Amino acid sequence: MIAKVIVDVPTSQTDRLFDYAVPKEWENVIQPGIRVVVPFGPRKIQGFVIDLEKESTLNKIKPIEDVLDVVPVLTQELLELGEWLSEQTLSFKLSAYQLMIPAAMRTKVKKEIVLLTERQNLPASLQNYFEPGKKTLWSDVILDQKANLKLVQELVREGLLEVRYQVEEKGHKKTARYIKLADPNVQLEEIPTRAAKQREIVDFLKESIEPISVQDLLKKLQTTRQVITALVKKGYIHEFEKEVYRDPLAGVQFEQTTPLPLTEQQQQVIEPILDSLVTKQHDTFLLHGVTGSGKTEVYLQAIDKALQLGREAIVLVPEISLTPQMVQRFKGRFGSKVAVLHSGLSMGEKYDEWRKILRKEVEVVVGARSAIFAPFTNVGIIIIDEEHETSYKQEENPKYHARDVAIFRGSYHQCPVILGSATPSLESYARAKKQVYQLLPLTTRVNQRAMPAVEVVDMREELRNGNRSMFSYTLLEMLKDRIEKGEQSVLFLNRRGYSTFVMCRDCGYVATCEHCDISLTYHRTQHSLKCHYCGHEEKMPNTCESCGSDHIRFFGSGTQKVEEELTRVLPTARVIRMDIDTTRRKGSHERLLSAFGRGEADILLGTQMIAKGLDFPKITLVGVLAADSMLHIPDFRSAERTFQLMEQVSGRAGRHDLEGKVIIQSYTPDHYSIELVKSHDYEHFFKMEMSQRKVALYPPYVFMVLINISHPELTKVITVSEKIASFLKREMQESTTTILGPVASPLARIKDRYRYQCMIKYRNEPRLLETLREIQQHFIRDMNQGQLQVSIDMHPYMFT
DNA sequence: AGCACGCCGACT
DNA sequence: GTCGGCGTGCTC
Repeated sequence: MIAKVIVDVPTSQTDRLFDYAVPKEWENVIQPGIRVVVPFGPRKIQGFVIDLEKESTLNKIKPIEDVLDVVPVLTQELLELGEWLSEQTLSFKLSAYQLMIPAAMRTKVKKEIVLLTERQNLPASLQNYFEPGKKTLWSDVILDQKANLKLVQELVREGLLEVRYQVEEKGHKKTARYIKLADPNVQLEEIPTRAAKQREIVDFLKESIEPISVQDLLKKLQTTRQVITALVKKGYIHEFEKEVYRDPLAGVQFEQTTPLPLTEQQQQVIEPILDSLVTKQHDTFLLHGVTGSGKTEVYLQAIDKALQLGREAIVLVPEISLTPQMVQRFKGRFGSKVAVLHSGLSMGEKYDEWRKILRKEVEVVVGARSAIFAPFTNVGIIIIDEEHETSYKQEENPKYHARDVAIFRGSYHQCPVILGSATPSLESYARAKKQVYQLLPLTTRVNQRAMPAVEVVDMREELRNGNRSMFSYTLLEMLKDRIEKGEQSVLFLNRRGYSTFVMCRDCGYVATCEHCDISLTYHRTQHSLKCHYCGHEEKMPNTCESCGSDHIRFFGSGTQKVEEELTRVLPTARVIRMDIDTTRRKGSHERLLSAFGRGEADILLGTQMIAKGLDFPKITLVGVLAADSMLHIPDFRSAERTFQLMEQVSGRAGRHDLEGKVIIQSYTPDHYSIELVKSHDYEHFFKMEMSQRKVALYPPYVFMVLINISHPELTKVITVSEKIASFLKREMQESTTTILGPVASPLARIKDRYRYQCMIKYRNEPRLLETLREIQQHFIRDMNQGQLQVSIDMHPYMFT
């Protein structure tokens, strides 16, 4: 029996199956999806068993050395999915499989030197590195003193030393000491009356069914370790190690909720979903529901049905909206059947949540993008909430989109996939219109409240009227009004595309990074200038580097600056600021939000992170300070993003009894992406935007591929880019496919590397993946030893 | 990725 | 003559 193995070496040369002999004793143990340790060249590494076969075509086959899992960590489905994913994203199979297991299970290989003789037999210079009973790390010996390498090599040859490779997982299972009665029928009378505490413990253990950890017992019975030790010594109880889960939500109480009665509309949209659940049909639904229309309740009841049918559910939520409020709703309905996976958890916590899924201890997983790979085997429903969110696309290799993976899995399990959004992506909505997805509209809010009134303020007009501050008269008046009434306001500053750069007022010189073609950002806390791309940091200059003038000013407005301005114009206002700076510490996000929820501030000022999930009854005003900052980013989706964001932010106001109002400040108030927020008219926006996309030939009218080429030398980048572009032009169908470029990337240099890009727009190109593989293959050499990077992004979202 | 093999320059 | 630089190619 031989095993086909993908080894843990992420290079294109090793991106294929390797054959290993399965030792006789392990023939029933080793199955596809299990991780093993295999010899690879002179070392040992981890590998995934993909397949088993009777025999190999090769004659020199090494045996599998060790087995890392008892149960396969990748199901047959996930093995197939990984194969498909690596094909679709042009990445290594290994990288696809590594996506599917928690980081804690990835292994590192330790290289150690073992002493096979007495220390005295070694040359004096090496003796100090070896201590009896201790392991010696290769790196300790060699990195210390370069000359050691030769010495060690010789000693290995002579048989005095040996080099060993130790494959270790990064994470560990957490264990705790547990105790149980040695004999469950033990008589209490056997224990002397004077040993009151011992009796108490035995009595307690007799009553309890589950074993209890030593820690918990000590706390519960208010006693000490000695008592237990005594009982163990006498043989009444046994002590043992038991694996425990790290519970990120320990101590949090979840209020049990029951299904709410559905509105007529909700009833209408849930029926087709339940239908395809029951008949085991793979349908993709686009649930288009305005904010507050009760999408989540539809999800919950659909999941409930799936669980009743004995099947599992995967729910994806964008990282930033994976707030305690959201988790609460799922935990509240399904209790301990839910596993939660997001980046806020420690590596160990993620590991534990993941193993709950593998062991079938949960039936629902709620998580960010990578939760789509949850190792369930009987998936009944997959839900992607806020499906338009760009965070569902991974920007690193493998550059996959969770939506595509969801549909793969939905088709595998013949189950429904629900994409939910108030502002669907153009791609999804277009597919729904073409009946590829089934459109399910929810047009009214559950509580029958109207959507908040939106007023767009023309900031050019304000300027003409002599208002040079960042707050319009209207917004300022409204803010004052809310403070007087004791109601709350949210101020939203979209900083993407904007930053606080530094410019000389005399000569116009802008401080830029010396390694990247981008302006430096001023950081007030350290009074320094930082580059957002490479992390380069320099002191804030006092005079202009170019002309020596001391008229240096900060431009752009960060939240800090808005906050200062706010306290100047509204001195009585209590403001909570939420941005990367104030939420860096773990848990501070929740702390600030709950403080605001308790009414400890009048105004919540923040960036993107407050656009989602915020739901407090006293918020009656939402202000957007610079609506068009996103609109001018050179990206064909900028209008779509602007509309989505404005709608999202508007949804924060007046969700409960009090009526809400939204003020949007803009320098381009007539642009349809801003104008149409007033009427909350998605359909209209869709039509407008689609006609733009049609003219300029952008998705959903075409598919796109972005090829990014970078190298420290500009000439090299240009020659490679041109080669790629002309190759593509030769290979692709001229009539329906367009090759754009090569052109310099919007960010033409990052970390001293010049960047060029080529773009492919196509409708139907059967040979596309094959051709792209050829390009990858062709430049392998330059990529391995040279500094060349060629990255290919199918269906890109980021064009920098 | 690592590591060995192998072919050219500067040294005890 | 050798030591060691890193280009090339292989790992079941």
